Amino acid sequence: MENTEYIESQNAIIRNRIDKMNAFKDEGVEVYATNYQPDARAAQLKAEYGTATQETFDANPVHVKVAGRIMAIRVFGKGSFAAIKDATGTIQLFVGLNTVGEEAYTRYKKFDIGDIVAAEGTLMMSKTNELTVRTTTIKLLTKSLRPLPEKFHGLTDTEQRYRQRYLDLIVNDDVRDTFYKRSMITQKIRAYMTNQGFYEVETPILQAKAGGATARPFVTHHNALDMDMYLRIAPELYLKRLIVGGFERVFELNRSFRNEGLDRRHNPEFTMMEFYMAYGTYTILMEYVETMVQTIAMDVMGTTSLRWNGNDIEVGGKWRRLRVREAVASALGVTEDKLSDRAFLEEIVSNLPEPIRGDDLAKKSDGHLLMEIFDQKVEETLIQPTFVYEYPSSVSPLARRNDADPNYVDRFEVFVGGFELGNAFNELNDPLDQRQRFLDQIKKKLEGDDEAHPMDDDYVCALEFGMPPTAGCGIGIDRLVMLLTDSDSIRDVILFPTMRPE
RNA sequence: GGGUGUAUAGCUCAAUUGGCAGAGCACCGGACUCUUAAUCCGUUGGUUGAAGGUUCGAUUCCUUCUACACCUACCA
Repeated sequence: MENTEYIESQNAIIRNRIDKMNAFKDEGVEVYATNYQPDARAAQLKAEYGTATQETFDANPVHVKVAGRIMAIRVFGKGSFAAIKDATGTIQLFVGLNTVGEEAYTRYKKFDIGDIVAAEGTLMMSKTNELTVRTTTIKLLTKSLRPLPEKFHGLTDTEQRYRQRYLDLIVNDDVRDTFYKRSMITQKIRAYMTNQGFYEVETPILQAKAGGATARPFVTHHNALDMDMYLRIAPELYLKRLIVGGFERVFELNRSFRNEGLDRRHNPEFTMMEFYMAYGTYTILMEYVETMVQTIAMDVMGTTSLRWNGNDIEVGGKWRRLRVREAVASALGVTEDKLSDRAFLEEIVSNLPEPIRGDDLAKKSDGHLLMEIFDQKVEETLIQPTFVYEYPSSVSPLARRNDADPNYVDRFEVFVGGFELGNAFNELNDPLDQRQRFLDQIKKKLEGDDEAHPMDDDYVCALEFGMPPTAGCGIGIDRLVMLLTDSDSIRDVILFPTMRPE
């Protein structure tokens, strides 16, 4: 569609703004200006002068240059107030016929809400005691052609907020705040990890085999090589290759992709932080995770006492440690030795809200049944941060068995707010054991399990050279941000969540 | 995948039993130099998500489709 046709297809408000813009152009007014540097920001001015008095400004005039988007205009004939918003917040302008002159004032009255302007002037206190820039020059920097959402109700349509996130960010301060916090959180994670001697690395997203987790991958195609490739489902196997290579401590703040359903807790692409520590153990990693979350909470929120989804959550202090069997026995109100009774487990599982019955039930291992009860009875009750440990080995194929009791693995998962935040274990570094587990997966694949892990000969080869005893951990960054920003949907902490095209 | 709900002006929402599609804000014009959802006066703005059906007549009832939200399932 040609531009003229496009413009005609727009509604009256937009056409009117385009007409205004063209009139400005005809007068020689720049509508997309460049090279303007403000010397002040709204929040900084309010922090510094918010409680000053007019007398101090009279005695010592403060000249400022500000820039931002016009969010409101209130005209009183020959004088006018406008609110402009920059990255830090909102500051009020007073634009008067007497302060900017007749020509500029006439032009200013044609500015629209949404336009980006530069204003210079001196600070003053309004009669209602609001810090205000008494504007002496005001200049259009960028013309806005589309009206912003209505000022009182704002933009509430969830779909439009996600699709047009820029609009969401313009009008919803709390959304902007959430993503500022997300940025701080990832920054603090980097700082924390590098301070602990971890190297930040980047491993392939395009992989010939998608390994390191059990999930369906996205498939894509490389033209020159004429081969299908996968988007990674986890960086795990590459990070452990680096441990073999001698890195000893590595982490990757990684985007991973899983070709699965979308819901409040799952987006097809999501951010994890995986880290691996040679000579570490899962108990050492508990301390790391605990301290890291506490440090970030203090740095970003200024407190370890959080409010999330209607719950008060205290992430300070030493987190609760809970064995799986202990948690399940307590939830069922029985002693732990009952959990070794297969018939008892089957009875409980077949009466769960989402029961397993018949052949499926018979096929599951004791460990699977135990975890099924845990998932349905315990997980959502773990509101305060809790390390759950002593997992059955049958549900943990990548974890190293416990030396004292090979039925269990040296693994923990950490829960907060009723959802899983992270998963960690001592890594399996026995190459032949690993190879056998891959072989078992291939059998599952042949039986139709499209999530079964593929054989990775090169990874086995790496382990054959010898991987030092290592513990590894994955933290769900999106979920951590949800926790710290009191968001109950993953889409509220991902700037551009996956959407079907319009 | 299953269930429930929603879709009307730029935005937020109404519309009685099926009977002329409306309000507030925004926009446009006018008044106003201390407002902050400014106020006051006057206008403008619609393919009612798409297609089909019933009917003299459909925003309303029926069918199909599309998108989104919530719940649920799958899935770490």
